[in-house]
Amino acid sequence: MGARPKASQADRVGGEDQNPQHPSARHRDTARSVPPDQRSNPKSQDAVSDTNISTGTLGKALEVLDVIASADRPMRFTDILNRLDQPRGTLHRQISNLAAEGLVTADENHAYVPGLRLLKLAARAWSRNSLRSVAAPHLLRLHEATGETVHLGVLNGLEVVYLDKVESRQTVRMHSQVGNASPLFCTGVGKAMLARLSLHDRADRAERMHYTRHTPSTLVSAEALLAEVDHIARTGLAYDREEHEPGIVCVAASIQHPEGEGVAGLSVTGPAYRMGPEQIARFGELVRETAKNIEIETDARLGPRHRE
Amino acid sequence: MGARPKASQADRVGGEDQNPQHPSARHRDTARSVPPDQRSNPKSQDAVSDTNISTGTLGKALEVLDVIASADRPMRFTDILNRLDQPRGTLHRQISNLAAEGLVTADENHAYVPGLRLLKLAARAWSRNSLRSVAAPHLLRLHEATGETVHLGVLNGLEVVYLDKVESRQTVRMHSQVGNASPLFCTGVGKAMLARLSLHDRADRAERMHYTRHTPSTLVSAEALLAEVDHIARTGLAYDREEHEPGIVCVAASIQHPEGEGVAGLSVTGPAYRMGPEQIARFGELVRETAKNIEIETDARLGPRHRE
DNA sequence: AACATAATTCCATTAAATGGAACCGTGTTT
DNA sequence: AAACACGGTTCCATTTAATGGAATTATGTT
Repeated sequence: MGARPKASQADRVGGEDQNPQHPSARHRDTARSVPPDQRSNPKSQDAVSDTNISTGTLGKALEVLDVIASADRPMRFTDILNRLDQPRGTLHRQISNLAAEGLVTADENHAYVPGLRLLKLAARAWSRNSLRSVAAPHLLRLHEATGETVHLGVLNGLEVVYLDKVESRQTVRMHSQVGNASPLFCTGVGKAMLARLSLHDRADRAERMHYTRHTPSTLVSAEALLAEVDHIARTGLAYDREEHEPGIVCVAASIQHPEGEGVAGLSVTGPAYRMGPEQIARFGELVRETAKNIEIETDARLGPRHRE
Repeated sequence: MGARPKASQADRVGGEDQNPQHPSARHRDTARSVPPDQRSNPKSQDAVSDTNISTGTLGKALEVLDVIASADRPMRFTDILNRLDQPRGTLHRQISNLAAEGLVTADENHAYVPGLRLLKLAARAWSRNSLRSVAAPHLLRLHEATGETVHLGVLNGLEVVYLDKVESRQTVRMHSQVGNASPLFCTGVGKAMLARLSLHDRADRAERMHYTRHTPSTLVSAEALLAEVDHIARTGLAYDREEHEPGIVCVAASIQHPEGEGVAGLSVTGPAYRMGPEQIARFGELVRETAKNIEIETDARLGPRHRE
């Protein structure tokens, strides 16, 4: 690769170094052996910042894709080049491959946008998501009972990724939420999910967040967040009191996936003027109840391999 | 990659083939079965300057991802192995990489499902799609004028991929259409889009389709399809008369992207009992009008790089 | 407990990605 | 209009990382 060793890409296993033990020690230390570089538990990794890890060529391709996808306008070749600091030839081939696979599309002339194949793949991911399909009728019922918007989200690193949404009126931004990610610290679902984690895990994540103030009431420190989450853990209900968007409030509860595979949550969201304290209290009970029901049903559907 | 001359450009545009006779196929010459999924490559007007059809490692990873995504249940390691006929070690690493990148997730134990990252990427692709964002208010107006479901789709190979949908009632399958793909020959949008292509291109695609009968009225031959498309090209309106789903009819019109970047279409769909001949005629005019307006607006927004 | 099957790891081999430099083509400047 | 500059594309020797067969370990079944 070349005369110019770039620290970023040089070593295979960047972050976590390879197993300190000798490779020949493969006998029976399996007790603690979560494979060194392939973490099967989602907690250790996250996110959005620099994602260069040891997934080789695939990881590099996705880095390029991320740049294209997370930009807010079509990117030209040189834009991407500047963003990634990579040799021209290499980047060109990577982009060509992404385009050939339909993951990106060349707009007009030489401007790249995320491609259709992503939509096709995501449609499958969405329709086959077991939590989502189990939850769907529950969400619908909850929406009918409350008349407000209902969200379903899952924990992903330091964010909540929304899996589904039920709202009354089709606005112009229709399914704008599905697949979108929001910070944990300023959303009801996010805080509810945090409350399901171990103390250590909560603190760990709280520490790694970037607290940007969205409204006057946003919690902007790990301490404030952890205190509130602690309270949520006891009551089972989380609130967003215009912490993410002015005028918008919500009540949320968490859902524990079976197998400890993940934590999810759901919420009822609406404008503050329609959701006063008494309304929130009422909705809160419904949310809690719905969450419980979804939990029970997923347990019944996915769980029963253990108790036979 | 290939130490091979790119001599044979003979292969057609379909974009497939991508199988440059792997040199490593001396041991097992398993003709790598390209899945029938015609991959991407929208434009592909005949003799494309056969630029690079081998996407190398990325392509192989996506092959694995496709298997996982297009299955209708979580796949275990061996399932994928049987489907792809690949060495264990290789497949294992590929899956591990996909999992490490979040493109697939290990369900329960060793069962893989498409991952959250796909949703996140697709959300960006969707929200930033220029046609979709331009069309959105038009679709909403059309829905309000007709009271029926409105679809927006784009041409992708032999399929229509739905970009958006506006419907009155939130059913349980809410955004089920977005990102989904349907055949061209049995959908209104599909036939409308075909009518925008050159005669040669129409015939080429019609020839490559697999005509599966969905209902008694499905067109099941290239001849029948081409005849109807020819008629559509003159009238500007396409119909689906219960050809895809019994009891469901639709009227559709096509939209030409600027720059010849692609062809799209939109439709009004509803149950046959609500959409009789006179209703369809009325809706048809609205659809045609809406398509025209979207076309004009995309032209205005995306086109004017030329006149400055 | 013994067996069968699935999943994972190892490592020499080799294909494939890399990246520097040369090459085109289009839009800008003088 | 000619010369230029810049963004994009192609080439090819070098080096990396993907490969795949076999051995090893985990998991589930009789």
